[in-house]
Amino acid sequence: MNQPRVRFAPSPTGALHIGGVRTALYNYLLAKKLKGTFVLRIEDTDQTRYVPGAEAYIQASLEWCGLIPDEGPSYGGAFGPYRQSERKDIYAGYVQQLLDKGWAYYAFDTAEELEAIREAEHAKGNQGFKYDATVRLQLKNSLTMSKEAAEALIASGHPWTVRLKVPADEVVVVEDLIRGAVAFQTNELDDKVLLKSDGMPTYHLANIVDDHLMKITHVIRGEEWLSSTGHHVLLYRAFGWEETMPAFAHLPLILKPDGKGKLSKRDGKRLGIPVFPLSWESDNPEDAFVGFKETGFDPAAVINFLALLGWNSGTEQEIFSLDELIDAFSLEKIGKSGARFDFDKAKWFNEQYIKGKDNAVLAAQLMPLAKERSYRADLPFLEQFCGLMKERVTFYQDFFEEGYYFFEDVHTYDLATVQKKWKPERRAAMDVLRDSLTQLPDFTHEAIKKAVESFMESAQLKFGDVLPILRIAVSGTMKGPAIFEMMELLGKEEIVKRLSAAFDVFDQNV
RNA sequence: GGCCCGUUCGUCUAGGGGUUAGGACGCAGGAUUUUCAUUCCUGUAACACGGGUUCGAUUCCCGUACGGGCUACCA
Repeated sequence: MNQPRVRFAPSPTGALHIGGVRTALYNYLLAKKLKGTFVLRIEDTDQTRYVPGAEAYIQASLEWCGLIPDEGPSYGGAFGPYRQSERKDIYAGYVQQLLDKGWAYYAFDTAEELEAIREAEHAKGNQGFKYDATVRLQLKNSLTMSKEAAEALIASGHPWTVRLKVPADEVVVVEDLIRGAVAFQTNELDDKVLLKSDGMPTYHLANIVDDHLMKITHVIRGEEWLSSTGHHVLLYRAFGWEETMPAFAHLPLILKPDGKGKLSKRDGKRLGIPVFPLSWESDNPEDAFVGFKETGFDPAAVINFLALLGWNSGTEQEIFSLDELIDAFSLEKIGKSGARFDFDKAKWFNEQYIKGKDNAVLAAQLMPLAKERSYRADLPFLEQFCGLMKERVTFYQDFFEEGYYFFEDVHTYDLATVQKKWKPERRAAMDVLRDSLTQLPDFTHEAIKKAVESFMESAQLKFGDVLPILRIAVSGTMKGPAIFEMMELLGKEEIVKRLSAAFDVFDQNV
């Protein structure tokens, strides 16, 4: 009867931060674990902070990660609309309920007036002015004036808000699934604005109403919400919905890789690491940044990394597919303290995922990148190329950045090694080797190896004399896959061409 | 300032009244690979501090310190 329903409710005020992705992930995992529903709800009640494109970005990010909502603005569902800005009328009715029950009141103090009071109080040494039970009877609201006066003020067009009337001298206890019981003294809680003067609800009101209407059973959100959960419980009580109130779980935050505080967009720029799933374009270069995707991450690796940042299965398993995560997931295993963002670990996960992939799968994935660079877009070729490269790359881009010589001429030779290994007096012998390769009927790595070995014997040379030369002639560098296999993949014609060209270069540089 | 949350290797963490405090990343060394990388092995390194409770605390309690969050007509 109690169908689990879980929601991810971001605000479209910019790109979805990696911490937001993790919140979405945990929501998704719990929903799937409980065979429930994963809802995406867009909390766009602040018109001043709305950023065009942010909602699309959020959706694209979730989809890239494989966290597909079951319900949401563009996924349909029986509990819509899923954008709060489209639910304005719904909230109005609930605000009226609260007003009628005496749980809320009209407040006529403007934001400017309150700001002035705050400043004055601050000057007097009171750093924490709150609009609460101790001061509400001294302020301009429907509690301090007659019903007629209040109505007249509203009719006159004076701006007004609706505030929650927090009861005095009570204790509200939140049972957090991660932290246990957390108690709040109502005397510490302020009379939160529920309905703003522009007619939009605040987060607090919209959130409670929507979670109730959408039959949400579990609220999993960042720790920054823990302090307002006392208000939220009060709101459930005010509406008479305490029986069906969702369970709460407040997630620890993701912290900066260095220094203090939570991870921010700035850290990505400062440290040259991605902190968002996808790139974000902006006219202002200060606001633009590259994402995990564009850095060359596999989404499964990002998900795996994020899942283990603050959660663990209790086993020693580190690599988890999304399905395995669903299977192993439980809220109780989520840690309580903030987790530092560790980019080295993220890279390690990506390496594991790339290495673990089938060459054919990898080749298909790399195809678009190859085309982008106008590289040879030949699936069987790419497949073998992946087999040779996948154990030495971190990002998808590395395949082409480090293995460019599989697609174009060598542009840089490791001359330091050339100077050590290239003996001009052996040029004639090396030409003989090159020509002997031309004669090979099957240009396989076994045949090449055999040919090189017999050459070394007749020329009285050792591997150390010949292999580095071949390697640099073919790829320009001492790093890379097995030399004979590289030669086989590149083909006889190309190899002979490269050897001739390289030997000339070597002669000139010794 | 007030309220709330937290604190095990550099980092992510397991554990839990008596353990050689385990794993992973990173780092260092070695083996294999006549390159690089992979793989494998080894090493490095932690219970914030002070009081209790207890035969015994890293584990339970209380303080302190430190870190984090909130303290808006932002979410």
